Amino acid sequence: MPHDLSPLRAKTRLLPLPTRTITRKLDTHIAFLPEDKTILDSLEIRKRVFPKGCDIIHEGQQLQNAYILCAGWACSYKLLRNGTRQVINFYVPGDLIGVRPILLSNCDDNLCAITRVEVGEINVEDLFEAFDGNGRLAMSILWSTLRDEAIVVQHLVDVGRRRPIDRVAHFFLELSSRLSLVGLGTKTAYQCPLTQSLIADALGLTAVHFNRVLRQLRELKATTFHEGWVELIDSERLERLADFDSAYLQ
Amino acid sequence: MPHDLSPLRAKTRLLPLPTRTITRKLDTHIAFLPEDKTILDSLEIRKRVFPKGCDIIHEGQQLQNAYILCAGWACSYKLLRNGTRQVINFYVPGDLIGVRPILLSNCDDNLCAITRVEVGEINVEDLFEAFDGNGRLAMSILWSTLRDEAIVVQHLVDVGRRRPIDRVAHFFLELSSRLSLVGLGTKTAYQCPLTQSLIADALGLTAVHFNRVLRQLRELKATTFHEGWVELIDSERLERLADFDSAYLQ
DNA sequence: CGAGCCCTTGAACGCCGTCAAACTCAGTGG
DNA sequence: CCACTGAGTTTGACGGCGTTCAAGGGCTCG
Repeated sequence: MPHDLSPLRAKTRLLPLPTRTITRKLDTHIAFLPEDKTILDSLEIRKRVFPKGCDIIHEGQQLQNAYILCAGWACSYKLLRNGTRQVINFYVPGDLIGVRPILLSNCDDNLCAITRVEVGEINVEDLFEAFDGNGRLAMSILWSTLRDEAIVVQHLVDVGRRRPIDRVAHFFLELSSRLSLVGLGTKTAYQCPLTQSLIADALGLTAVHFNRVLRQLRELKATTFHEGWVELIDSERLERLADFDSAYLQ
Repeated sequence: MPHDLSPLRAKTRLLPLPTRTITRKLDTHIAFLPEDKTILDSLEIRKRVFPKGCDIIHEGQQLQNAYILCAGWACSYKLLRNGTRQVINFYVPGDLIGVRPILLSNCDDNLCAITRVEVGEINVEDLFEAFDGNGRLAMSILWSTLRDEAIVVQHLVDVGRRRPIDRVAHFFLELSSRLSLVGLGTKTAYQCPLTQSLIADALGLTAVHFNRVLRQLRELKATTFHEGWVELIDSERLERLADFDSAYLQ
């Protein structure tokens, strides 16, 4: 099946290159041919902005768009009837989000903009049409979702079998790696707009206890988290605590 | 790209229909055309048997095969340097396993046969070649991995934000649903060859405490787990405890 | 200036992990 | 046939860690 590259489509407003994050994201681990990139670059992607605190995807909503996160932070979470919340994952620029809710119609995830967020909105039918005749493209999306799954698996290991202090160490190291991969932050510090309560809900702790663990890490001179900045002071110690290996993030 | 249906390939030993579980699995949620099924049915699948306790995939091993589980139970897990183990997921007949370790080369999952296990071994290049010109097939695998991810996400919610008794209730209900979907077990009882220690390692509990929770559930006349059988006595109570909705399993 | 959110710290309770012991049962070998 | 072993289950005692409850401070907004 040939891909629709007709003038009509080509005329639709395409985003300028800096926001063509999707091609960069998917090109990471599958060896794309020039034609693959051409197909991706021809996808219509509309820029959208969500204000801080706004739900991008709301529980149970039927969806026909995926999003590529261009700027800002987001997170996916579930609300439980017992009044608690579990954060599934945080998303940083370059992440592809909303694929699961599209294919899994009964998915009760919420997706929330933590800061002001800029996304590229991708119509799902366009995306899947692009896959149809191109195995490498399909594989790249498969790869991307498997990587997301690997991250969730690590969170499960964190929450299930690591001491709180180790969890927190692991969490900050993971964020550091993910941000480095997209050129945000250095080896020793990065910006992090999350609240302690949000992180606690990701790590299966109470906000109070997370705060106490932070103090421990500060007193160990291992890491600090203050006013939206994370500083990794003693990375070696952190990695020992967390048993951290960034391989699963590539 | 035409699919290789040459006599040479057709002559290779194909499994008889009852073990052609792969077609049934992938046909579940994508509307397959007859030609899709033809392609799948023409895939060479070699039957393999693993004895109880045997590792199907070992940490860090480089893989070129995926497996469709035809009989028996398996589980994926991670070992931590602190000496603990986190079970990621259990697999029952009909489940497709090993896709993540194939694409994610640095995946340190282990996959273990809990009982004697019969699998169909699928060469990954054959599988991906089949995808290449057929979007529905590619999508079906994507769907399958997204469903797996949804299950892991539920486990994360379990471990992160549910009380132990609620976790256990949720766990038994999930297994019940998954087994029912493949015709194993009834609404009120099913066979379950897992040890208490294995389940505890999936739920982020100690074996001792899991055992105590089992007693609670027995005394509540909600469920029993004894000699390899799970009995759901008071499903309504269990569902209330667990806040269970089987939608994520389809 | 008050409201509300976030962070921080203290006090106290109780859940759940640790340690330990006893029991069942299957498998093995004398 | 029985002794021995090891894995799995069950139960008790105990203590510590993390939750809950509560109060106070800093900050941003309206």
